[in-house]
Amino acid sequence: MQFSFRLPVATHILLCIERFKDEYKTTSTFLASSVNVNPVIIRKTLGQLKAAGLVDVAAGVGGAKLTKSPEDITLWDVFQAVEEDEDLFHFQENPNPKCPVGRNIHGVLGDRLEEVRQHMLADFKKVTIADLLASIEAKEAAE
Amino acid sequence: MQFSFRLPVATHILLCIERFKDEYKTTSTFLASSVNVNPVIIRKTLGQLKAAGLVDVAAGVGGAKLTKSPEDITLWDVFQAVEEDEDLFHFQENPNPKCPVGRNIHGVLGDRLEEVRQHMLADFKKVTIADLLASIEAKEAAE
DNA sequence: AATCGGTGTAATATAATATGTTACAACGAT
DNA sequence: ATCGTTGTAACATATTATATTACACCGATT
Repeated sequence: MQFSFRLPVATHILLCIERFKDEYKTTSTFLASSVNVNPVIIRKTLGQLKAAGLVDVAAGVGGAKLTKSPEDITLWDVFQAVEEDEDLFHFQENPNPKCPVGRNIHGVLGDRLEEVRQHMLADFKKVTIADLLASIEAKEAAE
Repeated sequence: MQFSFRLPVATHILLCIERFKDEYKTTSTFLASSVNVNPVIIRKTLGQLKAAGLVDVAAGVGGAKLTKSPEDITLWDVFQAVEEDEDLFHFQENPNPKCPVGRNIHGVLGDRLEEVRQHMLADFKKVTIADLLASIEAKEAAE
């Protein structure tokens, strides 16, 4: 069981926009060729990033730009942009209310799992697009 | 995007086995009626818990028992028993190797996400079946 | 040794979700 | 007007999770 690849794809997009901002027009087709997915997937993801205020997309002429500096965009921003803000785990919706475990598990276990989720979100806040780009450029330099 | 409800279901099963060990024979049908899923789902999950060494299931006569005390079973044990030990997120398998972002993102972002996952697993280790049962019994007492 | 409730597991069905693809209207610069 | 591009709908496909039926096998009990 895994999360979809929307977070990795969205992160990839942001990294490419920043990395290539002075060299190329970062259109959905350009980005699609780096990520290796269909351009429509890029456009949908870009739409989510735009709705979250992380990028501007130029209608007509094409191309996307970050609206903030890469130090100010974290994986938390990206995750919130592309994933639903919901529980980490599904719960069985109708456990037996006549059973003390059945009628209380959602409250009891749900609380613990929500804490885990909040820790995960806090971890996401620690990683910025600038961090990732620096790591990538370090690898590039080492090639 | 969410995890399946295997962790909640497996946890529910363990809690019921412990909570009702002196009152009922905890068969798959009994457990199924508390969780409200098909008994076959219970048997499959019980099989995973058995393979992980958390429960004994009596073939023939029926019923399940914990192999350890509830203080010594954590959500980490349960999670490992019922979920694959894999990355938290999918990565696009074939990003463009000619793009510096494409050929390095898996390494760079994957490392960060693996740290997040390890934190999540560490959080799971902090919660025991005994903790959860105590919370449930506290709620029962307050009813 | 026959019965009975139960487990383990295969086979199949159904539903939900993610992703891929085609198509096309609308946009804005030239 | 044209051109490359975006936004989005519609549909196809793949994967995964869950539900359900069926049945061989098990082990205690009689």
